[in-house]
Amino acid sequence: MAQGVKQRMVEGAVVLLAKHGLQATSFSDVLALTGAPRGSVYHHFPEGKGQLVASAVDLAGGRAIALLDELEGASADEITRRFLAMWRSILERSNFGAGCAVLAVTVATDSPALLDHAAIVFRGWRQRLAALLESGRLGRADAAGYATLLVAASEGAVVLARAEHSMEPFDLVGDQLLAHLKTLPRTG
Amino acid sequence: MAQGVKQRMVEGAVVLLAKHGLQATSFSDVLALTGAPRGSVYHHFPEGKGQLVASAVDLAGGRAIALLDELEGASADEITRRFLAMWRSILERSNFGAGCAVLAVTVATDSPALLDHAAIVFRGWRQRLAALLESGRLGRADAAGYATLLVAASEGAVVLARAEHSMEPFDLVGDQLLAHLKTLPRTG
DNA sequence: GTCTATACGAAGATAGAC
DNA sequence: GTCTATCTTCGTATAGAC
Repeated sequence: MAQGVKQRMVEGAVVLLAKHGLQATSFSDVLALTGAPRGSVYHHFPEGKGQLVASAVDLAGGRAIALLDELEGASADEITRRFLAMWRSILERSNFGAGCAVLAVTVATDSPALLDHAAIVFRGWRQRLAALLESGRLGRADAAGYATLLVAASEGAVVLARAEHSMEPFDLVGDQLLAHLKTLPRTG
Repeated sequence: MAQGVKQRMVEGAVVLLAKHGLQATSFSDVLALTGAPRGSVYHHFPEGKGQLVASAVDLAGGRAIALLDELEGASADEITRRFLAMWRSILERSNFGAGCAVLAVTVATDSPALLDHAAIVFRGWRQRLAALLESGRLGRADAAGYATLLVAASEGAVVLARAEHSMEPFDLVGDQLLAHLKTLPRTG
């Protein structure tokens, strides 16, 4: 199945980007991980590595959005907990070896095209979270601000946890976010 | 001056790591930036690139600590603003082209030794900030939690700003941090 | 669609002259 | 301490057979 090979390669790229970063994710690594045939590389990605990475960024972004789509109607507290749980799961399953593929690309690329894909993903997360939080009875400005804090703090907390090989900084950040959220006024 | 060349190379490595990431920072780049002689590389860094990068991480960590040392006796609000201003300055002076060298290394290395240097830096920032915040009349637990949130949210905000080529996410995060800080009880 | 073989460049690292 | 030259490895990318 042609589509299957391409899809598996993009999924593998997400994993490797999250673990090892942009430059350390080579075609050879992706092929070794996915078992895809070497001949498929420039068949499926004629524009080369940039195209593969762009697809991986988009996929990683879409997966988080899919998770958020399940949170329609949830409370702001529940939304925060579920978003944090997503990152926690990545840290735990990889024993602190993996983080956010989109962040890894952002800090290691000079390509405006790739930066653009990353920007669209981050803005998408912030906007989707803000919309959910508004439904969760936060005011519009608070929802936008807190959504951005949630994304930024989560990303940073994942990095701290990876460096320190410990959940401690991540948990401290989660506690602070939930405490802050409690102080924001509710609408309705 | 022998010490001068080595120092310049480490300083150059900090800049390049913050801009382009770990793998995209080569000896050639460092030499081109600093004008250091090629023959100095393995004279000053006999263990190779890992040693240069470790020194750069340590230097970047120490610089932030030096900045924090100037904040003895400041209010928690002032400490927050100054820490944020440090990151803002990096974003502005580089036109969103640079971020945190320590973060860049953390998400792109597999070396336990380098991860260790990064962990020591992050823990140092968190602890120094927590101590300052305690002097700034936050309770011990709040100081530790808020210090970690400040580091994590700043790091994440810098990444979002770089991706989106905009200060908007960074400023939203800063506003939320200051708003949260206002709600934390004061001691004394 | 998939394969092998290979061109091409860049990077880290070493050797040995000065 | 610094230099040039070179070795080796590995990455992206291409060419052309099957």
